Amino acid sequence: MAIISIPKGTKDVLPSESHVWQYLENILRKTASDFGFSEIRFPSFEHTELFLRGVGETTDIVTKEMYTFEDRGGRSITLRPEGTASVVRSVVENGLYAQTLPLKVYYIAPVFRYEKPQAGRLREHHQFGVEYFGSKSPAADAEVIGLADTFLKRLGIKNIRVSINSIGCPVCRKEYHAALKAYYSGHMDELCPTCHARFEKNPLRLLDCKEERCAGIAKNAPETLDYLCPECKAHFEGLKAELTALGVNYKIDTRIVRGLDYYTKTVFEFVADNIGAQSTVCGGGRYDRLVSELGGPELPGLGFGSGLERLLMVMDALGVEIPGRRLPDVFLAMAGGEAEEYVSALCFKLRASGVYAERDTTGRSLKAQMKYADKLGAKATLIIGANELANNAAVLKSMRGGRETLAELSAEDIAAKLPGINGEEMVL
RNA sequence: GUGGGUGUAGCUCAGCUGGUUAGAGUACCAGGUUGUGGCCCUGGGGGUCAUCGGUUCGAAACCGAUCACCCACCCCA
Repeated sequence: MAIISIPKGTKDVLPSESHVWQYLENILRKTASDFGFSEIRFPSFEHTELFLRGVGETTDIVTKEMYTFEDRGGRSITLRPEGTASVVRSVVENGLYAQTLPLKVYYIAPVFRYEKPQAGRLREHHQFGVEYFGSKSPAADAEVIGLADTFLKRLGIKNIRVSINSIGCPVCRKEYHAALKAYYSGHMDELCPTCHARFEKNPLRLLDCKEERCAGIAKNAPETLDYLCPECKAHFEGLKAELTALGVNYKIDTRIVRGLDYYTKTVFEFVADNIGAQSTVCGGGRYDRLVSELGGPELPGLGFGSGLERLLMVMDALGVEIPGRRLPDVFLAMAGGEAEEYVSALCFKLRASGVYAERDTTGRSLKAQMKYADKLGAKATLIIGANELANNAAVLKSMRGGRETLAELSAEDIAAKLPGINGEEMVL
């Protein structure tokens, strides 16, 4: 029979590597919790309409990357391509805006986009995201950026700095767009083909082109920051002051534009320099109109998304040390068939009491059991045969230094003697 | 969607300009005496040489198509 392989752009997390994910997720959860964010969970699919309205009908995500299908009841369903729309939907639907504000939530969830895979880009990837609702203050922006800065440092990702920008509110953005178009219309014949498309579709993206000629033109293009209305300007100044107060190192990058329609005012990105072309490791911003656009009240919000796969790539490239997986505290080897059931029972008791005990169930010889114990990384072994059963005692042997001690054949005595023989505190 | 690269054991890869039973390292299993791991030694299992078609007396090697993976563009996390 031919094997059935994994769908394009998806990945298994194998048993030998899942502890790395757990390590990462624990740090993310702890950091979110330290900053006062509670977890929110929501379904993997939503009504397609949510993303059309939430993410924006003209965005790449909506126009060519969604996993959309009709369910058996004739409803148009979409696998979530990002988390924010779902969170906002839940906030509106459950009336969370009526509770004590601000509302601070986080999630760790898979998201789905029909992409062509490459380094750092998958069809299913996992995002850690936070959303902060109910504050217009730049102090909230700084809190969110500060949280991102903190979890990156805790993961051992130093030397990464947030880039911030403001794309203004609908009022000042309209003016800026006009200025941008006016500037670029004078350079149309010098632009690359994709930029011609951008000029019509999404002029902000013109600033982002990597073509040498386009980049040169972008250099002298008008900057969003010069077109901000007084309110947006004050917000941006406030954010800079807050970040400075927190000691968060930032730089201003006027070419940051995000691909989702809902952003207003603050946008930011943390970009890695060692994982290839897809290098944004965390990106987000403020979305003051999204809640009302999804049928809720006027409720300001902001947040970010961060790709776990990319975080792991950066950590790997940096050689960040990650604690290994748990190793057996003791391996119970048996000599001769008499001990079979006794070993089963003892192993079970040890496990039930919180000791990681292991044994062989495949009929290995004693020697092979010892090799197996070594392969598993067991910290100690106990060999049980007819003699041991008769004496109700067995030798407990360290697999590290080879030290030996006599232990009574009881889960209590073995558990009590393991820390000594292992030369370290047991992890229970 | 566009472009480039690669496809030989579970994993990492050798296989020179086409030549007969396709290799190494590693991993796995078993032995190196009778109840003991790590090192070393010996042996063993495991491959439709991505798939299909073509050239040839002969193809893992050459040609074509397809598929998969990787990388880049686009866009994003």
